[in-house]
Amino acid sequence: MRILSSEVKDHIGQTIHIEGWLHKKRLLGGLTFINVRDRHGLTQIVIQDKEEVEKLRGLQIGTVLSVDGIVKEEPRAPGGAELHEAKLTVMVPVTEEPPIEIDKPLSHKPENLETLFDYRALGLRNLQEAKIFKLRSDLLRYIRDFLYGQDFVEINTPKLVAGAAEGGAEVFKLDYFGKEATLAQSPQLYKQMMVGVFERVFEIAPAFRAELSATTRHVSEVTMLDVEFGFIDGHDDVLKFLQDLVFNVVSRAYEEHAADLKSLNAPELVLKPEFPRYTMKQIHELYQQETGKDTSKEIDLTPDEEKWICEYAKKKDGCEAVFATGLPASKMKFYHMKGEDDTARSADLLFRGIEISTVPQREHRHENLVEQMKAAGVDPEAPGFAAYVSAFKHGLPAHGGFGFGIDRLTEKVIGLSNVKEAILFPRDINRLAP
RNA sequence: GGGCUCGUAGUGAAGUGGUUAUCACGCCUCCCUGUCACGGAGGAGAUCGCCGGUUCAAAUCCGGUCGAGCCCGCCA
Repeated sequence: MRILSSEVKDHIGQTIHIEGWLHKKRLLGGLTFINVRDRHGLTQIVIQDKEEVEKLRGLQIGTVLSVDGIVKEEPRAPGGAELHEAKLTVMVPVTEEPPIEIDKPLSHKPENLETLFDYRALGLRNLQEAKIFKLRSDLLRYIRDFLYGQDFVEINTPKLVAGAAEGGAEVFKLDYFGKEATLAQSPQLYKQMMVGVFERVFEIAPAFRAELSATTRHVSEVTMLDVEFGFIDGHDDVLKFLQDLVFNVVSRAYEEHAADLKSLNAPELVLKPEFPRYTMKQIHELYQQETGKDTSKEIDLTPDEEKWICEYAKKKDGCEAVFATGLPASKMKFYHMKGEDDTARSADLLFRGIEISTVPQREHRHENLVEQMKAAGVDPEAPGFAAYVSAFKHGLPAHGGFGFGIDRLTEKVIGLSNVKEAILFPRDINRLAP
């Protein structure tokens, strides 16, 4: 029976069988150490028999091995135990040397990211690199735990959609049996329709953005968490819900991944259960006071303001997540609800200098919605919208929700400097493979 | 789309006009019984992104081209 690296120490004195990849050889003459990697980590094996060592001659890191040996308690060994009197069996020999190293730190400097992504399949065998994606996996699990705990239903909506989009980002167009289709930039319309069925829904899925952006925070395929729920008592309910979700998920990540986050040089977490709120106008004014730069004519926050307000809230409020409220009505989509004073009932959630979510209340009143659609130049009767509008015609309660960037969340929780580092196989304006 | 910057062994870097292009990691050979980013000795590996120009001489200067990065805009 195969024993995993994490279980070796539970079998002291027993002969066990392990399987994995040759991760490292250290030949010290009469004594050889090898590390075998499996899904839980490394097992150290001590070999004294020259014939066993010879089996590895000419074989490179990545060779798939099975090893039978006796577990010895050994304080000098990592994890306190190692395998002795090992018999090696080569299951998949590898003679090609790896193009990048898997037991040394890999460069994450911006100019070297291309190498990192080109050799992703091998680079992630580096235990340090893999930690990023184990953490990402757990972030998704924590999010699901939280939402299932709040009685949500997980849904899947189409990513191939009719030409008409809900506005905002540029879309990818493609041929669909002779008709034009687009890749979904968001499940917005579908999740709202499902509020009329399940009240509370969420989806974790890719969204496609054809923006010609080349920055450290943009990619053309993003993984979005989309949440939507009904019977809310005002916009504040939605903000509080997102606040609870983020506080719960990020705090849990820092508890359960403390050692990994430290080894990845993640910053200390400065978070409170109540996130500070600032209006866009306040942020523009505070920023001008501090930097002298007048941004009051900007519709949105500038990238520098996003960084600045997070630093400001971290110092002043002891919280590095902050809501920017009072988004101008000119930035409003037709499905958002109007607020007071030329604003939308919408807010941005900023975390560690970047926008990770937009959190609006929706316009759920059928007549108001149709009016707003017409004002935005969207035909409520068009094939892409008729089903959507009918859900409202037949009764949708007050509701709200948010789109939430999983890639940016992972990036910022770890403190990476480029969103692509948090994506297995990133897609941007220059990259379509691997 | 606009601006700026960068392309040198498999990987990461040094080299700003002058003999054989330097270093680290990795790889190969040998030595080494407690390594864990092991150590030591030796070796192989580069038409310096590509094309053209200036010059007695170009990795180095100039022009073009291809590729990449960062910022802005757009966007989430």
